[in-house]
Amino acid sequence: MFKLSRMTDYGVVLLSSMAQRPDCLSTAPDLADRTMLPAPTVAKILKALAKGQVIVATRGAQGGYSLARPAADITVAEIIAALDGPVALTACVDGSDDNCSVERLCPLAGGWNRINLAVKAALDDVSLADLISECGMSDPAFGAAPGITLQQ
Amino acid sequence: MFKLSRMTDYGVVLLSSMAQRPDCLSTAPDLADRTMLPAPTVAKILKALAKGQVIVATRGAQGGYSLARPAADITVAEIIAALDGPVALTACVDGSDDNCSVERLCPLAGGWNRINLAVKAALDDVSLADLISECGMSDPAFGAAPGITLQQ
DNA sequence: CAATACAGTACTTATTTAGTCCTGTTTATA
DNA sequence: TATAAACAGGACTAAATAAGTACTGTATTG
Ligand code: SF4
Ligand code: SF4
Repeated sequence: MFKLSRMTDYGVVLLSSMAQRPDCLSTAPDLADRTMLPAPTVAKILKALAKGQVIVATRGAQGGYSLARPAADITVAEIIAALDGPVALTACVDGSDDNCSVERLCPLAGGWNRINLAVKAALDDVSLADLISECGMSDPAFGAAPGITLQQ
Repeated sequence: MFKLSRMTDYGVVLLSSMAQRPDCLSTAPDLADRTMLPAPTVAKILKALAKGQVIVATRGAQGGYSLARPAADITVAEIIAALDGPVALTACVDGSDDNCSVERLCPLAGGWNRINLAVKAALDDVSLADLISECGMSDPAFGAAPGITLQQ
């Protein structure tokens, strides 16, 4: 159905929550509480985001995660790449991990490149900050206290 | 991994094959032969494309399918919509079939709309004819005889 | 009326994704 | 320096989705 994986969706929710506290670290259990998402899943997503250098981790007691850059410099394409792998609509476009088994025979091989690039460009054009500002989340009411995000 | 479903990919391959014979009908078994794809799957895809009005069916003996419009007037977005449902990156964008369970609580609800529209626009901008011409398939060597498409 | 070909739907299997768990490493602080 | 907090990494299980198959029904040609 051509949709984002739930991981990516959750990832953005988590990042948005982190963006509300730009100056302090957020721990995985903390974020799970704030967003009402299951803790193990949150931990998994954060690890992937850290690996993709979207966020940076501070280890040890009093550690946690923080955004690697200001929200305006984090693109949606990066987030998707960190959580879902590279954008590759078909197996035969440049940058895809896997190979289509009939690529050598298929007359269309390579034809998807242009579309893939267009989609990637669209995703590259939107930052985390854009996403947040477009839905009223930058409203000062949000983020005032832990738990306000996804709870009522 | 943010990719097209195999159905959609196959669908485009089938449509390309049909586009090579604009003036005659192609039957499902015939297309299966030409593309080397499994016959039942081909039949399923063609039914979906017909339902989505990308191709038109002629029933009865000597029947078959043909493109509903010239290849230049069929967009990739239409093909995806016919085979995979509407483009809806998340459950909360306009036009999505399903509803996110936390939509009423999620601060990001609706924030994806802009991205979704951008992706849709990118897909709307490319026609079947573009796709074909970009990979050398319009080369007269292709389509000369049945079976040349995906066979060697 | 017999053969061909699409329409629709239900079902099974395969693949992918999501979710869980466990073990190891790093670091602040008492 | 011992302890607890917190991340890293990977293995495993369960759930959801997609793919593939099969069958019954309807329309059309000759
Ligand atoms: S080579 Fe052909 S069948 Fe394979 S992914 Fe590309 S377009 Fe699809
Ligand atoms: S409402 Fe929030 S969690 Fe649900 S699909 Fe939209 S962005 Fe994702």
